[in-house]
Amino acid sequence: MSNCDLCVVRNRAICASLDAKELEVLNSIGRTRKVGPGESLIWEGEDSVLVANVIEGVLKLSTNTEDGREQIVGVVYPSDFIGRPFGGKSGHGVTALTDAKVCVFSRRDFDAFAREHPKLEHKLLERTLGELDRTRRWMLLLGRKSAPEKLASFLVETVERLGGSGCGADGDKPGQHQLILPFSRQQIADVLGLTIETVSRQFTRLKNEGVIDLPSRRVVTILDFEALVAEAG
Amino acid sequence: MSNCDLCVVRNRAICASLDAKELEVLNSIGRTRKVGPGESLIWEGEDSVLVANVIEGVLKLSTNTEDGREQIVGVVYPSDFIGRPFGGKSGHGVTALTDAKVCVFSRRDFDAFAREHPKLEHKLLERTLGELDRTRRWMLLLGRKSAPEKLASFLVETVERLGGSGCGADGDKPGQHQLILPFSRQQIADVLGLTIETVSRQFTRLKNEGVIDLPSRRVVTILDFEALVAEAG
DNA sequence: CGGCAATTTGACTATCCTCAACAGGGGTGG
DNA sequence: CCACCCCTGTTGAGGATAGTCAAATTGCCG
Repeated sequence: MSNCDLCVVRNRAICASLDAKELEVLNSIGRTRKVGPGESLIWEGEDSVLVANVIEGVLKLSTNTEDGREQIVGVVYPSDFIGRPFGGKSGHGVTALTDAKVCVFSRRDFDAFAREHPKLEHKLLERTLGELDRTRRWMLLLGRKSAPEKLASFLVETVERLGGSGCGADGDKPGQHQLILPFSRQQIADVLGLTIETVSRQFTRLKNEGVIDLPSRRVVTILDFEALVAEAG
Repeated sequence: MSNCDLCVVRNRAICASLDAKELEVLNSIGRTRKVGPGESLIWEGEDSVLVANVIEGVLKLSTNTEDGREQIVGVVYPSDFIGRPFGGKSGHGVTALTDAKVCVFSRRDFDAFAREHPKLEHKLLERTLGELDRTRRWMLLLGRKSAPEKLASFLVETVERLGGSGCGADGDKPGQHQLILPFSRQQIADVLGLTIETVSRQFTRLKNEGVIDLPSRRVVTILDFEALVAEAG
């Protein structure tokens, strides 16, 4: 009966803390939902009404200034958790970058369930602590790194996060990776706190230096991973 | 017997989730410790060996690039929690900005205690979620705001965080606040991702515009809070 | 009152942004 | 199937913001 048995993130998401019986209850209050690129699940400033687990795809978390500048403050991949449990407004929007499948819960229901299942809350705590670590590392990039360092860091991190999750990583030669970016140039700029032009120029520079190749818009072949790591600062 | 009864943050820190008996156990595995300005409690990259509650004072969380650039990734105030429970290395150093008093625990002991006390873990989860929200808001500042917006935002947030906690807030006239900054100019620069010179120039500009006054190095009198909010973007 | 560190100020520079034009490529409709 | 078009990305020129380096000043502490 439970879809969860077939769920590909069953053992990596916070659900991994639950036994079969508990999982059935959780399953009964959630439902899966598909979202297409550009479609939002949660809007910035809205009351937090739903939370979710990512099953497939990549989504961005983003905030905007009043005059429309955007900053992407997080990127979530399969098995990641999204939303703001336990009250409050969501400080950022959540929007799909690719076709995505998520397992959504009403925040109210999820909160109640979580409070009765300490193991679930524990998993969520570990995940949140990890996300906070990652976010703080990102602050160093935003505040202190140059444009070349920013793009190099971005590519290194994207290889690491996409690498294990089957979104298009493959190494025939050591230090070589094929990346299919779930980001447009504008979105990369919004992650790095740069403009689209600066991102583009850094891409072509890396290509001219033989560090990467750009077979098409969304594809990056990394020819010299070590050089990227070195340049990431 | 328990020091906790006298603790000024007893009802605001994560300890608020515990009853008298539980608190006594927690108290038995922790001890208070004083740290002076510039003194570190935790170093970046180190294995996480201790966690703590802040009782008094202000501390910074900071990361550095290999070549010595620094970014402050968090500032903690009384009742805040510091350290990285549940394994891992601490991704940032923790250093006192003022004289501070903290209630420290060995991470190992704390982890074990927390796992047995879901209400404590719940409080910690809420606190961590809040900190993540705050951190993400800070990313918008680092990635997308100009120097004038950055300093204005910094002053607004510092008023709000110091305001309630008795560290030197007072309003005789509406919109007027007296701030005693726990930061040097360099530290403000490290929070905002700017240089010390730029921070200084923005301070004098605000002073010349009559938005603030600078009676001495560490003191800022805010004359027109609304103007700051408007400039914060 | 003197010494020292923190901060401010000034002059100059570099990086990144802005604005504008151009190119490429993927999809659609003829 | 091909031509066209539109969107995304690239390239270029010029400018603004913030950084760098250096010197002057201010407080602060003994």
